[in-house]
Amino acid sequence: MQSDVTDALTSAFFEEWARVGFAALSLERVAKNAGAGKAALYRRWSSKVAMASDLLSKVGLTLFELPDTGSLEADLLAFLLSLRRVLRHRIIQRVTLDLLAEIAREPALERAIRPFQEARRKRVKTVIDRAIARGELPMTIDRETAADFMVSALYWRLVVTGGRSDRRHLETLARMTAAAISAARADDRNRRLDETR
Amino acid sequence: MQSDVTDALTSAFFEEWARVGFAALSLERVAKNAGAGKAALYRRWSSKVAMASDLLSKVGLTLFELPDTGSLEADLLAFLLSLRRVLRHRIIQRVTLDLLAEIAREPALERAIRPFQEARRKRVKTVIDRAIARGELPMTIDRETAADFMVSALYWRLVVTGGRSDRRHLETLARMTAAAISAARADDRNRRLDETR
DNA sequence: CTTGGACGGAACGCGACCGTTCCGACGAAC
DNA sequence: GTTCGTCGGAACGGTCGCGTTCCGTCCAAG
Repeated sequence: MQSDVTDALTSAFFEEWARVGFAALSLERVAKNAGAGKAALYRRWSSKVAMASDLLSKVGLTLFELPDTGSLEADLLAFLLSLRRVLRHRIIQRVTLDLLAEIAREPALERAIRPFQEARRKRVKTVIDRAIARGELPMTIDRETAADFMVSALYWRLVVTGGRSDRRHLETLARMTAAAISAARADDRNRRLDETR
Repeated sequence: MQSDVTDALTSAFFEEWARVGFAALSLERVAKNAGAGKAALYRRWSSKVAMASDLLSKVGLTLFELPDTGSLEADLLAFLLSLRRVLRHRIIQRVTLDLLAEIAREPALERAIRPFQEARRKRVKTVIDRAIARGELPMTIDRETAADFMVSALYWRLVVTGGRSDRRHLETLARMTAAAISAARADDRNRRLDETR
């Protein structure tokens, strides 16, 4: 099968996805916009979900390794720069929003993006573990919630509110996130039994 | 027109929305599930977007006023408790995710939820302004980014990752958020000209 | 030069919703 | 007791995408 046809179908798929959303995405239009026939598409993928799963798991979102900069705040800034590079792309923003909504209804999609989630989580934990090793953070830290803070503010700004993020904003974010994480001690003394839901 | 029919249509609409998503939402099914005829629905609303806009702007999401507790961290905890009450509901979670994705394509929906956004923003700023008045925070603070921190971590945990949040988590969040906001000084000294996009 | 496979394109029958229209039933107002 | 508006339900023609099939073309391998 011709790889240029596959490529055309692939990019047409994501364009359509960003434009009309996953539910309204028509494979007929994808083929048309790719300048291909429906037969060429169905020869490669059996359905919309199958196509999405396959393509998502192949998008090699090349994650750069984050070098150890020597301090938590500088590590955070490097991470945020890397995250911003991804979250700024228009198509990624839209597909991400759509994907989050669709995952609740289509478990296959969740399986497809699990590798990314794990890769991201690993990078995040690396930054935290380094800071612990340096002695910047106590070992008793709530790593899960600290990890939330590393991603959530920038995600909120760029994807949810559609706002912007310049260099100065990222520096502020890094400073604030470092302060937050430093306060993330898992406070065993005050632990209580309380409603979990 | 009979208000019980309107009510049945309303709740059927949100049930369907949460179940299949906005794009795949069929008014025919909504009427059927409400035990009503299509005519009864179209007598009230002219289209799916019109119905969604009208219903969204009527959902009175009664926001409680947040009493001044005397400290930033305690104010934050009260706010987070209030936010959690909303973000925990299954239907609200799904509709929110769907809505965010759909807003990019349907400006009418954004108009419908603007009142909520403004109400939330106002409550958020109130907490920050109180802390400034108390002298807990400097006036030069980056209020916009501080506001992001007040919402984003809990939103990320509950809605994006589908995780949980017990009392202890909220207390940790309040402590971390207070620390982050305290570090949100708008750092004029180091201001630079840099790429904004 | 022949063969075989993938190609773009057109058409198929099918089912889902659209928005509208008509119907007979019901119930409250007068 | 009659009138009038809304009710649930059924049907309408129209559009769209589905997944499949068949066509004639093109090109590379043998």
